[in-house]
Amino acid sequence: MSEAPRAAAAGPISHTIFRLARSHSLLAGRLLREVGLNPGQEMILFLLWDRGPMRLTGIADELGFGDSAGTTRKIQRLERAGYVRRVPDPADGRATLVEPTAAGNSVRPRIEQIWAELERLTVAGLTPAEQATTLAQLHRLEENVAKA
Amino acid sequence: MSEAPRAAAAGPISHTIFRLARSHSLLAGRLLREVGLNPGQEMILFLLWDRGPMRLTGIADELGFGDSAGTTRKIQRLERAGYVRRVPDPADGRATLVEPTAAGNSVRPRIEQIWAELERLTVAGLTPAEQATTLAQLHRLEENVAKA
DNA sequence: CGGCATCACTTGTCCAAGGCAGGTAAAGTG
DNA sequence: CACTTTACCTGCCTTGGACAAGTGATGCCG
Repeated sequence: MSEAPRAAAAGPISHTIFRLARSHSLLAGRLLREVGLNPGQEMILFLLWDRGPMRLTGIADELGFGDSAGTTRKIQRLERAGYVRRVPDPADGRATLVEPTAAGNSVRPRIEQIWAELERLTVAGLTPAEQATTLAQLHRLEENVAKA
Repeated sequence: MSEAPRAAAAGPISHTIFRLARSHSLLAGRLLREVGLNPGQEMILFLLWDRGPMRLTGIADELGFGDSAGTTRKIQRLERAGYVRRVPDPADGRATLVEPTAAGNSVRPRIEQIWAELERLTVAGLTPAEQATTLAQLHRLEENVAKA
C-alpha cells in the first residue's frame, strides 16, 4: 500500500475517505457476517430499537437512503432473514410499519458487541481526546458533503 | 437528518464513517458523471498517469481491490468508455498492460478539476491546519482498518 | 360529495461492485 | 519434463443505487 500521489495531490482527503470507506465497509461486513447481516442492515435495526416501529419512508429519511425502491428491498431482505416484521399502519392504509421480531431483538446484544469491536479496531491507538477531535472533524466533513 | 443514537453510542466513529462514505461517494459520482466515469474509475486513471502502463495485478494491489475478477471488469468498462487501452506485456505472455488512450489523457485536466472541486466541497470551512490534522487522523483510521 | 393530485409502497429493469468457482494459457521450479 | 503458480477471464450470485411505471389509500379543493 504505497502512495498514489496524483490522486493524493488532487484531493488527499477525498482520496483517503475513499480508501477508508471501502476498507471499513469490508471490515464491518466481515464482522457482521457472523449474524447474517450485510453492512448497513444493522443501521436499520439500531434505528428500530431506538424508535420503535417505523414506516419505510421514515427509515429511508433517517438513514439517507435516496430511493424508496431500494428501501423496500433492504427491508425485504431483513424480513427474509427473520429479523424484522411488517405490520400495516393502523393510522394510514398506504403505509406499513417495520418492527424487529423476537429473533431481531435476540441478536441485539451481539450486534452491539460487534459494533463495539468494529469501533475498537477502527480507533486503535487513539487517545480518547484524539477520538473526540476525529469524530468532530468527521462530522464537519459529513455536513459539508451532505450539504453539497 | 437527526441522530441515530444507538448506532452512535455503539460506535460513533464507525457510524460517521459509514454515513460520510455514502454521501461522499454519491457526491463524487455526481461530479464525475459529466465525464462518464463512476466513482473509483478515476483512481485507476490517476494511477496510470503517475506510473505509466501497469498490469491488472499491479492496479489491483495498489488500489486494494480484493478480487482480480472485479479488476478485469473495471478495466473493461474503462476500455469501453474509451479511456484506456490494453496491450500485451512484452515481458510476460500472461499479462496485459493497461495504459490511457489519447481520449483518456485528454480528460485528465477535467478530472483533476473535478477532484479539486470535490476536495473543496469536502473540506469547506476547515483551515489548512485543520485539514492537515484531519488528513493525518484519517490516515491513522485507514491504517487501523486496513490492518484489521 | 366527487374528482384528482399526492403519497406509500411495490415491482421491473439496468448497471456497477464484490465475491466465489472454474477455466486457460504462460511462466517458473524441482 | 512434469508440476505448480501466476495472470487473467468468464459465469453466476447478491447487494446497491437509480429510473420507470403501477396500485391502492389518502387528502384536498371546488
